[in-house]
Amino acid sequence: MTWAGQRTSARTGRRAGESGTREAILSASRAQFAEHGYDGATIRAIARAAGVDPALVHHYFGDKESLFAAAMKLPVIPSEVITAALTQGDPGDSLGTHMVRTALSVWERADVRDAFQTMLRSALTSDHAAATLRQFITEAILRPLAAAADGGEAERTPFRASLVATQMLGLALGRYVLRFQPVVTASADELAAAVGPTLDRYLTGDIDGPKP
Amino acid sequence: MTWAGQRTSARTGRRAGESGTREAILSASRAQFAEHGYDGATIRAIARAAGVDPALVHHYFGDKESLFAAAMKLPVIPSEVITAALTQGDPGDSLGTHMVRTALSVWERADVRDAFQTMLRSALTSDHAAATLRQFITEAILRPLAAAADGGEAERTPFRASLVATQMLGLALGRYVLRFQPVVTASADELAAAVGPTLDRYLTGDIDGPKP
DNA sequence: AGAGCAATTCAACGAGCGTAGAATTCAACG
DNA sequence: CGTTGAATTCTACGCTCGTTGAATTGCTCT
Repeated sequence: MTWAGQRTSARTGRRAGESGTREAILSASRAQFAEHGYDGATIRAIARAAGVDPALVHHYFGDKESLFAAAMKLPVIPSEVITAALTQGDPGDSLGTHMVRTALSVWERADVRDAFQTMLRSALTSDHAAATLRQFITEAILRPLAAAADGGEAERTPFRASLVATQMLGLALGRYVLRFQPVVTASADELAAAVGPTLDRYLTGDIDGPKP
Repeated sequence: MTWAGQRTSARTGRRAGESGTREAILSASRAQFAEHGYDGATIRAIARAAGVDPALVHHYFGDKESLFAAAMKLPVIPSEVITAALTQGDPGDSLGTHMVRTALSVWERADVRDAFQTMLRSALTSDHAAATLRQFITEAILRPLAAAADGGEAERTPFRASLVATQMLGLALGRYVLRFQPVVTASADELAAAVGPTLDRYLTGDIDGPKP
């Protein structure tokens, strides 16, 4: 009885070869967090997607919050990317047009899109995640943006930068999350031509109406 | 034993007078759905906020989905409001400026803001709610908008209308959900002056870039 | 006064969740 | 070959959730 046929059902215990399980869990958690938000994503579903026992998730990363932090660690595009996108403009493109083009190409990267959707979805459900996203927008986007928006009066630059943020957020929301037409199928060139001048005006144009 | 002192602890059973419990549950559910989205809001929390047993929620409305439908029934602002807002423009205001002003004043209404946040929060978490919101945007917003956007070529009007939608969504998202400064504290006049011309250009202006 | 119905709560079910600890298998190193 | 430690699964606890059925109380009508 004690020895009997283990050959077929040897399930528990260590596997042969390099398994890369840790990265599988990380990748699965990114997808799940992006799809369902922090609360909606379950450790059990993540483990199921990674083909792994839920307890293993616990073994590698501590609790759910630590896993979330680990999953968001890489894809957090640092502000240097944004700053670089602002500084090196292609000739013929205005600053706003170039920003739209750069943002669209960055958003097409799967990991970035996942991270973005995760942040948005989580932010709209939990207050903690909302604060995180707000801080990220403020520090990583609004600040370098404000540096580029020198419309003369320095005290209006936060307002100018936040206007840009609203347009970019709405664009990302419509194209990647809500997915309504024809924003989804429009080409990057179309969107850049349409939205770019808006950003230009927000950054350096007249935003005070007809009567000064 | 059987009769003993009920006087102090008479808790179960019908209450005296008109209780208005049904509406209390509805109101509480609207607030909870707005705050936490469909999945995040729990029937138990709704009942707790209404000062009521969870089973009573079930007694009035069937299951959770029916309660959600009932809660969203009233606050769905019909498209006639949007159409009216588009037709009657104050003199001196452009169409886009007037749209921003109207939208902001409508969004200030508590029930509308709750419904809007509920839709957004739920849409970003569950696919079903996302489809609902997408349809609502398409039918109730993009369609009357497309009627107002006659920029000459009729085939571009969907694109024009959806550009308007991205800007308005982003504005609402920043001001009411993510709440980042200074969009939150800006006055309606400031926002109308800043964003209105964007909508004007999206609706009737040149959106094809410098090289035709 | 009594019957019937509406409002309300209590107690409990089954499921899914996050988490914890023990048990098992394999690789690596002595 | 024996020991040690990492990888993996199993089992289980306690919690919250949506939902259900029975019990209790009060209003209303005859």
